[in-house]
Amino acid sequence: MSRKATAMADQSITLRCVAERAQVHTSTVSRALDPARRHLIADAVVARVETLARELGYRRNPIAASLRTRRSKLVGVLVPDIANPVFSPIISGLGEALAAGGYSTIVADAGSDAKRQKHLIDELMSRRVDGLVLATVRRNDPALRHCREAKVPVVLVNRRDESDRAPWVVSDDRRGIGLAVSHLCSIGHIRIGHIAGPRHLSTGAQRRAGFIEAMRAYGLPPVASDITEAASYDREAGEAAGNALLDAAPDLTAIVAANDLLALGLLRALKARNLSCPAHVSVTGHNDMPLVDMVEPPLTTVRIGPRAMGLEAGALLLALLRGEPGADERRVLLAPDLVVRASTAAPLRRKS
Amino acid sequence: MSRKATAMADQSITLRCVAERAQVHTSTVSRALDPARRHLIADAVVARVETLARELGYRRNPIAASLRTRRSKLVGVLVPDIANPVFSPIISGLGEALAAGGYSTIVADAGSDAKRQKHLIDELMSRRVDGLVLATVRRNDPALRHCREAKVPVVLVNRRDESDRAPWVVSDDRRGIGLAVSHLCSIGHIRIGHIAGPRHLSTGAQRRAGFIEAMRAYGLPPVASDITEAASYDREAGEAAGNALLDAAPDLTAIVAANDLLALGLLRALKARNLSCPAHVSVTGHNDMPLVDMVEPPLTTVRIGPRAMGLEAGALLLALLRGEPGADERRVLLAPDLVVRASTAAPLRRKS
DNA sequence: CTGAAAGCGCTTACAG
DNA sequence: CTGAAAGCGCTTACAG
Repeated sequence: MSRKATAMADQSITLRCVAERAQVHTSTVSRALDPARRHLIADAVVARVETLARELGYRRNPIAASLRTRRSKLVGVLVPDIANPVFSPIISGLGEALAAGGYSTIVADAGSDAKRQKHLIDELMSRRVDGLVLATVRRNDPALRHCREAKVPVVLVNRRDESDRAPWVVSDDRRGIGLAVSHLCSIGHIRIGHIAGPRHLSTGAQRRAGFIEAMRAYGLPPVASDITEAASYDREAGEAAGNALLDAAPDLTAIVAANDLLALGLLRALKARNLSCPAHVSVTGHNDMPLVDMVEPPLTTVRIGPRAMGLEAGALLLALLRGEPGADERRVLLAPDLVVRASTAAPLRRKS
Repeated sequence: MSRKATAMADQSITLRCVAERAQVHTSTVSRALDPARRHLIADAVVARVETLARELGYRRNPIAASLRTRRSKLVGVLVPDIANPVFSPIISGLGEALAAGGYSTIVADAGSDAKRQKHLIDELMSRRVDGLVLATVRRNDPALRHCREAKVPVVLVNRRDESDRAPWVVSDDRRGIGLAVSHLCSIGHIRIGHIAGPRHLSTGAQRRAGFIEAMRAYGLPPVASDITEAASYDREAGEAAGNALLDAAPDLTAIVAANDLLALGLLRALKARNLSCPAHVSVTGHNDMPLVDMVEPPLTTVRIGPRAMGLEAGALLLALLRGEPGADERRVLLAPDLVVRASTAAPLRRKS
């Protein structure tokens, strides 16, 4: 009998069914089944209710609970491009961390259009998400004000905004680029350029700043023509920016790209000019995305921990949702590593 | 006044607020705001209600609606590995198609452990998802029976199960591998091997069958030692299987891998043996995942349309959810393309 | 320690 | 064409 009931795991078993069988009031069942309120109920009753609930295959209906408690146990996640391999491990880490707190995540692929982003945030809000994780923010993003006004807890991941209105978890972008510059200097480069990411994104701005900072520290302050900004983080933009940079500063022996896709585009630009990497120009990327160890030449790059970033951001949002004091002031900077591969080498000796 | 209200877009505006302002009953507002039931209401009333709703920034509470209608407008998606770039565009397509029907998706990263998969399916069911998309199924998967018993509409994507218990959308795996074999034969190969995917997955089994079928059609029936099965779809397994295959059949001039990651592992095995690709051994992959055009040598591979696959699967689930007749019998086979790059070339002339 | 009651915000037969 | 009422399945003050 009870076997059969268990096997069915019927969705239509309600609290009331359990209460009737247990000969107690539904409110008692509700308490007995809630770890946080279980202590209010006599042990014997808790035991009886639990057994019965298991036998009947009871599963509480989170929708009904949500309506009553006004909490959905749902978190919305906005990413600029779900197909970009950098975001998958972030999403995965986020999901894992939040699941530990009983939250499910709804991921929305937002693209880079501000209107669409706002629309999706509104959608998620009307779904009554309890919190939001944004991997989409620009340095000055109105969406953030929108969230704050609606009093929805938000954490930013990978990118942060300038006004620092919300907690974030990002990789230390300045330091990452600093590692690349140090490496290049240490093997003898003194003419190093930079393909910057879009300046409206914190990653673009921070990495550019990190580049300038590190170069200065080595006594090699870059001039304007040593830096070209890519229009977006993709190979095509990297190729275009690479061409522009190679034209503007033909004597560079090394180029630090703001991310791997830009570096890959640059590699293509070099090939088209019959310049070899690393013999003529050393190249570094950022992110260590999948497969950049197998391109030709294998890419020297800054490794970030996107999964750890997601886990950390999820934990931070959990703290925020629990109302932990100070959570709203937390800012997490993750330390990146440099992975040296074959796209960097000592510069060729000058002929003169 | 109304400006201000609009700007606030307050979450706590309920149907009742609108009804009171409009001087009608809540049920009337409910009808007026539902496109499907709007025709029951006088045009003037509809107009008044709509205006008021907009002014007040009313957004219906889907949780309350769900409780009443017993439909959550949520779809669960199970993928084996969210970080695998093949699945991102599938997820993206799925999300887009389902959003068009008013559904949000909850994506769960399930791994390949059957217990965890069942657990996650139960989780999603207790969230009362209206339907499920599985990208995880093995050829004989008990999870599927579980879903059917619970009467949750399911569609399979990318992989299908053997018993054909649920609608699916997959790439034509046999045909895809057939394209690779044809290409290799057309450029002169007659000793072709296969690194198969795991046989408990339809992709592994179908591609293997496609390989055997195509080889037979060319009068080159493979022997057992021409095929090695990889333990899983990753580079390490590809390298191991590649080594085994090269040992077992050293005279192969071309190898068809069941997916790109396996092909990449094989490339590594070749390099370790100082065999060059394509000079000594031509290699083909499957999926055309991002960046395989930039590895060395750029990979000839079978291109599938993972985004289209997701869109199609989403549309199919929508049809199922709408109860469209015949939807449950639909099976969609998408035609793949071959992308020829530099990892395949005519075989070297035999010395003898 | 337990119960009775109210109510979260909708939708939908049922009347009229 | 519109209203009044019931109810989806929970949780939580309020009593006792």
